[in-house]
Formats: sequence, C-alpha cells, structure tokens
Amino acid sequence: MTKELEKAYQPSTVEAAIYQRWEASGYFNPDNLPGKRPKTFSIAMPPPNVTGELHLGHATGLTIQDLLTRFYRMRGYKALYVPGTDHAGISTQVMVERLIAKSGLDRHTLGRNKFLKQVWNWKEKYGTRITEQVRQLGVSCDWSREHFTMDETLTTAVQKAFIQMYNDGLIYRGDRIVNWDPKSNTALSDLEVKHIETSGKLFYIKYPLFGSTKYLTVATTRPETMLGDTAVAVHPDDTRYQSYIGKTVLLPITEREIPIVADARVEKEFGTGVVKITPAHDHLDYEIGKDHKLEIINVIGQDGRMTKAAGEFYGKSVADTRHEIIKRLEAEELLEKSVDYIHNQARSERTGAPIEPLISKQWFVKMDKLAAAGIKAVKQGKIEIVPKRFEKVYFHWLENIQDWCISRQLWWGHQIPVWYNGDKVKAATTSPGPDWTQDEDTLDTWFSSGLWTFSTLGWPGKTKDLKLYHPTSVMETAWDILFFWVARMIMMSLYFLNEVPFNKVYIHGLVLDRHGQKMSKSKGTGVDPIPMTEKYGTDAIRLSLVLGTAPGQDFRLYEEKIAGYRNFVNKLWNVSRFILSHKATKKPLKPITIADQWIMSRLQQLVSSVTDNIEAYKFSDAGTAIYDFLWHELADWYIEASKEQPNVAILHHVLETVLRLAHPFMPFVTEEIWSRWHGTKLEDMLIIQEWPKAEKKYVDTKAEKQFTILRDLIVGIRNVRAEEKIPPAKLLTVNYDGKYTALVAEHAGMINRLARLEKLEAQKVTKPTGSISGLNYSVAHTKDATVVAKEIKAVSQYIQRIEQKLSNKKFVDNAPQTVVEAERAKLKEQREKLKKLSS
RNA sequence: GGGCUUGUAGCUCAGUUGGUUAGAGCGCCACAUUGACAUUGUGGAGGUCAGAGGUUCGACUCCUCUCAAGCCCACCA
Repeated sequence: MTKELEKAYQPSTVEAAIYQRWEASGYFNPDNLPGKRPKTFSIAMPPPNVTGELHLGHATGLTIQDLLTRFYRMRGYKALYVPGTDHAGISTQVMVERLIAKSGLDRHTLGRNKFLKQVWNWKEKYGTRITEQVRQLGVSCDWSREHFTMDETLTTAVQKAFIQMYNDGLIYRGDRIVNWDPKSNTALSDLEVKHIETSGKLFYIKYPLFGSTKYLTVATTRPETMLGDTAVAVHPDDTRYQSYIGKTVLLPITEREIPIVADARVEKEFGTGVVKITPAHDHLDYEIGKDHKLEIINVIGQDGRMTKAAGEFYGKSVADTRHEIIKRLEAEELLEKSVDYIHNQARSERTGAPIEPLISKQWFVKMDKLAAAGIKAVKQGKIEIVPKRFEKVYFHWLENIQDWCISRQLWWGHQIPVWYNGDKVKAATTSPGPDWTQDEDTLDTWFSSGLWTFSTLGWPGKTKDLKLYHPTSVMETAWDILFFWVARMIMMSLYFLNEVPFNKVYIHGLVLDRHGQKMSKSKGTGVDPIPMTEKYGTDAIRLSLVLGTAPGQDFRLYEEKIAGYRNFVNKLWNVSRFILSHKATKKPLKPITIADQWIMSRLQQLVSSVTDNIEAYKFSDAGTAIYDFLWHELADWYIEASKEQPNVAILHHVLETVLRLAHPFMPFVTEEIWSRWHGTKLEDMLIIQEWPKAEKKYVDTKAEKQFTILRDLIVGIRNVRAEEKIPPAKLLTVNYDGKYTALVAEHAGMINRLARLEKLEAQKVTKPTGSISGLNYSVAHTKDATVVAKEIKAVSQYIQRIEQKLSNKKFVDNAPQTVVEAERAKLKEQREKLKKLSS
C-alpha cells in the first residue's frame, strides 16, 4: 500500500532514518549482496584527517565515489567501497599541542607517552565526527571494513613495508639538507613546503677581497646566514668577475677567509652576479658546496636559534641575529644598500612557519627506480588518468623527483621500526634485545597513505579481500594530492605487489566560491556542507557537486545553485506524488498514444545515456540527462498529457525506471519514494534493485518525431493564440507537412469528430492523444491560416538558405558527398513541406 | 623560468571527431494558475562565441599570435 506523500519533500525528516536502514541492511558490505555477482567493483576512500572537519572538497569526492559504488552495486557487481581515516601526523600533533598549550603545557614537559595518550584521547573524542559527516552525505561505504592509518593492522603493514624497503636498500639514513619547520620542529618533504610571495628586503653586502682594498658585493635576503658562508660564487662566463675566480674574500664580522668559486648555476643578472654560498642553509648552496667540496658550517640549529658555530651570536634567534648583523654591517660601512624585494618564501604547508633549510640526519626513500616504474605503468596504459592532461603533470613530477625524506621529528605517527645498539642498526617490528633503543622519529603520514589501497584489504596478509578487490577499480581524488598521494600509491603498490593500485584515476576539480576564489576557512569563504545538507537536503548538495562540472575542472558553488537542485529534488517528489496517486494497474505495459510511444522511446534513450555516461566517467552528462528528462519531458509534457487519459502502466514504469537511474545521484529522495511505494522491507530497498536496461522494442523514432512536432505546434499555437487574441473555444488546426498534422482544440469531442471526417491514417488519432495546458491534441489535416502563414514564411527562408548553399560551387565540389546529399534531401523535404502548406 | 586551465546571454556554465537558425539554469520583464509541484507553469528580452590573422566550400569548434583571469611546478640568492 502506497503511503501518501507530503506536498513538499522534507529531506531533514527522512535522511537519517534512511541511512540507518541502509546500514542495517548490511548491503554496504558486498558479502551480503544478493545474487551471484561474478564481477567486482572496488574503490578506496581517500582517508580524511581523523580530527578534521568535512569540507566541500571531501563532499565532492565522496559523492562521486558513492555514485560509482551505487551504480555498480545496482548493476550486479560485488561493489566494495572501503572507508577510513588518516592520522595526519603534523596537523593533528599541532592541534593537540595548541590545545595543551592552553593549560600551559608542551609536549616535552609532558613526555612522549603522556602526550601520545592525549592525542589518542583527542582522536577518540573527535575521530567519529568525520565519519558521522561522511554518513550524512549518504555514502554507502562498508563500515565493517573501516580503517585508521594507525590501527594495529595498518601499523603492521607500515612496519613490514619499511623493513622490506630498508632490507632492499631503498631506504637509507643520511645527513642531508632538509626543509626544517622550526615551529613543529620537524623535517618536511619537498611537497610539504609551499612558496608564498613575501615582501622583504634584499641586502647588498660588501665582501672585502683578501689582501686588497677592493670588494665584491653580494645580494642576499638572509644576511644572518653569512655566518655560515664558506664561499662566494660567480658565473664562469661573467666577464666582470673572471679575474677574481680562485682568489678569496674576507667574510665580514667573522673575518674568515673564503674562496671565490665559479659555478654555472649562478645567475649573472640577479643582484650583482655574486652570490654568497651557505651550504648548510640553502638547497642550491648545498649542491654547489658539494661540487666544490666546500666546508659546511651549521649556524642555525633545529630550535631556530644560532649555534655555537655562530660565535658571538650563539643562542640568539634568527630574527635578532639578522638585526644585529645589519647594524654591524652598517657601522662597518659594509652594507652598500638594501632594497625592497618580493620573493617566494618557503613556508611549511601545515604550520605556515618559514622553512629553515638545514643539515640533519634523516631517513630517505630512493626514488629513481620507484618513479621509473610509476611512469611506466601509466605510459603502458595500466593506469589511465582522467582527464588525460594530468598525465603530463604526473610524468613531469616523477621525472624530476628527489629522494623522499620520510622521517619526521614528531611523536604522532608510526615510529620508525629501526633499532640501535651502539653502531649496530637493525630494522625490526619489535626490539631485538634489551640493549636496543628504537629510533625516536616517526614516518611521514603519506608513507602509510601510500599503502592504503592494499593495507586496508589485509596486506601483508594474503587475504581473500586482497585477491578479490585489488587492484581497485578507480581512484577518485582531487588534483591537489596527485603527487602527495596518488603517485606514491602507484609506486608503493608496484613495489610491494607488483601490480597497480587502481586501473583508473579520476580527478575532480576544486570547489571555488561564487567569486571563483579557493574556499578557505581562514578567509571565511568556506562553505560547510553539513548545514547545507540540513537546509536543502543531501541530495541537492550532491547534485550541485556533480552536475555542471567537468573532470579536473575547478567549479564554483553557491547557495542559489544548491537551491536550484533542491527544487529539482522536489520536482521528482511531486512527479512521484502525481504518478503514485494512480493505483497500480494489471494492464500490460503498452504504449497507445503518440505521447506514450514518445515517452517510452525517450526513456530507453535515457537509460542508455545515463549508463554510458557513468561508465565513461561523464557524471555531469549522466545527471543532466536525468534532470532534463525528468523535468522537461516527463513533468512538463508527459504528465501534462496524462492528466486526462493516464496510461498508468507506463507512468509507473517510467517512474520506477527513473528512480533507479537517479538513485546514485540522489539516493535519499529516491529511496524514500521507493519505500513509500514498495514498502520498507530491507530486502526490497532501492539500493539493491537492478539497474535498468534499455529495451529496443520501445525505441520509436517516428513517434518521437511526431511528438516533437506536436509539441512545437502546440507551443506555436499558444503563442499565436495569445498574439492574435483568438478566443479559447475556437478550434485550431495546423498542417505540418502533409505527413503529420496536428490538431488542437479545447474539447476532445471536436477533435474526435474532425478526425473521423478527415479519415486520418492512424487509428490512434481518432481519440485525442492527450491534453496539454487545457488543449487537447491529436493529429489531423486541416489548417489554420495564421499559423500556416507563419510556417510558410519560416520554411521559405530556410529553403532560401539551403538553395544559397547548394548554388555555391565550392560547397558542392568540395564538401563531403554525404553533407551535400544531406543538404539536397533537406531542400527536397522543405520544398514538399512548402507545397503542402501552400495548397 | 617551465607547464596547465579558462575566456560563449547580466551571472554560472553546456556546446560531443568543423556542418541547419549557438543552448540550459539562475536573475530580469510580462502573463497564468482550484488538484503533482509557488521549491510552479507559459512566454519574452538579452550573444559581432575575448581580440587579430590563418586553414576550409563552411570555424564557437582546428592552427598561430595578442590580451585578460586563475592554477601548478622550479634552486633565482
């Protein structure tokens, strides 16, 4: 028994209950799905930060991932969508440190164990929030397979992975220049460093030539690092300085004698063309220093203060040191000038602190071989990136990759499974003995994320899941973590499993605000999707994140857009209300009127279009097809036409099909309507209904054409009637082209009579085929002078156009035969039409 | 410095390997409306497809350049 539907759809009152029923049904878990299901579809959820908040970026990805999962589940696949969260080393640690700072504590006074306990508490407290938000979006992932990057099984996977790579010689430890974040006191990988345009000053400092009154002037933004200078460099071809190469200068303040070297990496045009070389505190200088075998002097420590090597500045902060050095140089008349200068300052992506490049002992992953394999997999087409243009970016990054610094001086994360005993070093999951101590550092978060597709399926165990669901079908993500994550997963999976982690990478665009700006919490331009789901319904949010977007293309989102899709959801609701107000019929599914034939034919095309487009990852096209069909064909025309003579079998069939097709896009409203219609048994839910198939026997292009003509005519007549102020009671008939003629009148009886008189070819027109906006329509062959005159004019103009084209010799001679023929056919058709109209 | 993307109606965007008269949504204006729906319906106004060349019988679509906006990468101190 169909429950009555309220006048307007109220998402907030039904969504939670629907989600509960889905979860209770167990169908999120592919093991519980009915039927045989020989094919599998699997997708791993990019794990959000466990303590983070859901934002629209997540919502976009989750919507598309869920859409795919629901689609393949309905298509009879074993569909698995694995959820999880990420411990997000730095962000989480920084957050908790900030929290305990409020009570005057810091992690060092607390100690490692107590601090970690705090973080775990925090995780327990806030860790469920994000997954609740994921549920609110209607995501149909298998919560029984949920994972956290630091839970036991994944920790084991991380340790095994590290140890294997270490034993294979891919992981090494060494003193190298790294990006140091002085705020969170850890090394960072190159990717975690962002270059931000910053205004500062460029200082021109005189370095006296040793044993001479002359000097060389260097330009630098960081005068304090001069304490660690071990050379100055010029370009070998720079004629201004060639004679100085090999000589020495006297470093101001410290009065050290340092060489002048020549190196092609120096830009002649920048500053004075002379650059100070500080191998310990600049990446390029480090490289140059290495090649020229320069001394390395660490003057800045990991605490952001000057080291003993900085002599009199020992213990002072970098900023203070800079101040004092400038003052000293001025006093000694060695500061030539300082100019305003805008440069790209390296900052920590997470903490925003200016990066301090310095030398320290860290763990690295050798990237050359891994990268080569990653490149190969995509080049060979084992992984397809959609849209394709991102392949180029991917290749470029991997081709120029540096070794990956994976150790972090953080406590929150996977502690590096390496043990020391004097000079002895051993990689192991547990302590090799009583005198061994474990490495203090933790691993880069992305090291564990890199294993995500297979660690969540049970690796390093040889599990059933791993065999069945890996490689996953597709990785769906935003382009901003293509390198951080996607590339690393590919390399890790190839290395550990010798197979790709996924066959396809689908990249969605970033969500921008109404002005096209990146949404950001700090600017207050972020839109929290959760209040929006409460206001407009989750389905409306989902639609606004999918429709009107293109792969990899950033798109704008604003409230009016969401409201528009809310209206669409409501439209479906009301269409259903109308259709379900007609009781089910035993009559067979049989199109009778032109309108029936038309809607059935359109429906088949909708089925193909939605199916094909989702398979081709064109979600927007698929969704738009449903939108247009539902609103502009079903609601605007077929339902209008059904008001007098409803073909209930067809109405029900169309609704049922549309609900299935729309379900991956708008799961809540479709499931709600479905349950009101078919009852609330879990095994009858829409989520596991079969995906519709297009049925050829209903495809009827002739009826489609007829109905289109009819529709155009009715619109035309409405207009004419309005313009000419023809009284509504008057019969209006219109001749189309002799083949199909439409007859439109106020009263059905008049059409019947006329149709019989005219002995129309199709028997179906002996009755009015429907009623639209108070007009009954049928097919006949009388004509109305006003309308015909307009028609004649339009057709004549069109004929002229084609004639003109065909009289163009170039066109006839050069255009493809098919095109010319098509034009000739059109001309013939139009001429016949004109003839009929004029007679 | 290298690379990518975008520029179509007031706004947000479609426009499928070049082929009838370039479309939609929102907004605006006018009208309508007792029964699926005001979260509605119908109609209207509004576009030298950023600009300039080129290829072609034919260009929003392909090529070159210019202008504008945005993004990514990179060791310019």
